[in-house]
Amino acid sequence: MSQQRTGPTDGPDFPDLPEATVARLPEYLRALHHLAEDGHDTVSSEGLAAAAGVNSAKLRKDLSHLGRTGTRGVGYDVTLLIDQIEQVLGLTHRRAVALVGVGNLGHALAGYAGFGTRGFRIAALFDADHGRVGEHINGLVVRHIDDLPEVVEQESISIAVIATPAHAAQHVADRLVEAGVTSVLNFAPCVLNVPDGVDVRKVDLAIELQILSFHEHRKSALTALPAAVQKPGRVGMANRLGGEAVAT
Amino acid sequence: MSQQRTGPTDGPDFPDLPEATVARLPEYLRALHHLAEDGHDTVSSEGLAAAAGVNSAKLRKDLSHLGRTGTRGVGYDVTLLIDQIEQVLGLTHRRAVALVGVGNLGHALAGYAGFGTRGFRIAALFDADHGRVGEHINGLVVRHIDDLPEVVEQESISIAVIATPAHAAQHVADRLVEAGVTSVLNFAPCVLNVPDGVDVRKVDLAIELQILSFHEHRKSALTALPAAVQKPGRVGMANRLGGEAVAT
DNA sequence: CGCGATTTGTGCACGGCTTCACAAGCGCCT
DNA sequence: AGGCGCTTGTGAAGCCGTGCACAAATCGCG
Repeated sequence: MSQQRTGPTDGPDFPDLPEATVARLPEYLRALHHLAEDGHDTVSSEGLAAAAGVNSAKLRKDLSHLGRTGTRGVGYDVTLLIDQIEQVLGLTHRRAVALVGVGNLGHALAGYAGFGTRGFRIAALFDADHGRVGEHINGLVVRHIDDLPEVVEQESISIAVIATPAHAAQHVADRLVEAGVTSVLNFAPCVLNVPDGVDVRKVDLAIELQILSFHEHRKSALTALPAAVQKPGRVGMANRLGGEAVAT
Repeated sequence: MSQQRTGPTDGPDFPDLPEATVARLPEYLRALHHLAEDGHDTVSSEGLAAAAGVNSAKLRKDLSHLGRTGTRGVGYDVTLLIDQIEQVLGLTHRRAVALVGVGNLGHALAGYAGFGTRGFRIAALFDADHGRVGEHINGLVVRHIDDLPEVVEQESISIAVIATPAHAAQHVADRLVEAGVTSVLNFAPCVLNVPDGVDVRKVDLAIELQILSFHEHRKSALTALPAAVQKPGRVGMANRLGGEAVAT
């Protein structure tokens, strides 16, 4: 419960956004950075929606939750919108992240440049295996998990990534919570039980593949079934009125 | 009872599972395997729901889409349910997966044991860098991406994982589709354009962290001050959790 | 200075998903 | 054998998210 410093300028003023909107804002942010690099200073909702892979009306509704952001007849100011989204997402400062589990996947995550360029800083690496403690990875030294409380306090870490085997993940999560971490990104294939107030997001590679497998299964079943299903379409349910053919 | 059912009987087999259900079935499957290892032969919806981290009513409705699966008063037969879910997900045979991009993350994925134990087999590794072609990883040799069509055909690959840098991902996706791949799991932080009939799922580590960052930001704002919202009410829409009772 | 082209912001309707609550079914115990 | 407790399966209601369609707003230009 260490009270973080509350900056004077970055006040706690933002509406409560729909969860679906929050999940899409990072995608908009990435697309906006890309547009900014290409020299665009403004972008229309249509253009940004295409770059982010969503419907333009959805994008406008999402952005409308942030307050007045666009200019009618013109579009959105790219840099201004970047600032607004980053502020809403709490990316005004580089957040420190702890990574627990320096195995196969943990190694890769520790070396992943995408963290550093998108608002995060891997501040510490942990492992339970004393044989790995002391190893240097990407300029960081692996510490033992017993040092969690000390390092979390010292580095003001509130987010942690779990990349341990499944059987260790719950134990690690308990110790993380105990040390003061309040957000966890879990790569272990298991359900984590955490107290209220702690957020957990899960990434399970096998689950993603199994979902794809279902669709593969369905697709192959369709080609075996009735006549005239050779058309590859019929996946989206977006267009009910406009029978618009896909341009190729 | 003669209640209204879903009138139009356009259900050949079970092609129409709700997408949300499909996304949860793998989690149930994993929990069931865990229960089976622990010696359980039956499980109640309450128990399985707890193991999978969902609501029990939701779980029952999900499973009801698979047909008669449980026994009232008893619960679900674990092994039977495993078989049914695996069949629906198309996991009756081990699906061959291609992995493109043997960099930092690709290396880790190639060595991830979770694929092998949960219905998949990494059948081929690819990279565009000739310096990496020929390298042996986990018993597989890295091949050049030009060999895609040949290997995809030979190994009957329909699912591919993209673990390349973002700037190469679209090109790789195009070549995968061209070679006959119809499902893609994309780890590159970019939007992929693919024709109809091809499924894409995306995993972006930075986006997951940014979503957590938002909630961290919100939490710290809540603990910062319980009263005295200094900004004038520029709230656009309904603020149903009435924080407006601030009288000073 | 006003008009038209353009684009945002949003009201509205629709469909999907979630949750509650309960009847129907099943096995066990007396 | 029959009732009783337990659990599934599911109607029904509410909520959330999506996408259409259009009014409001802004800029550029004649």
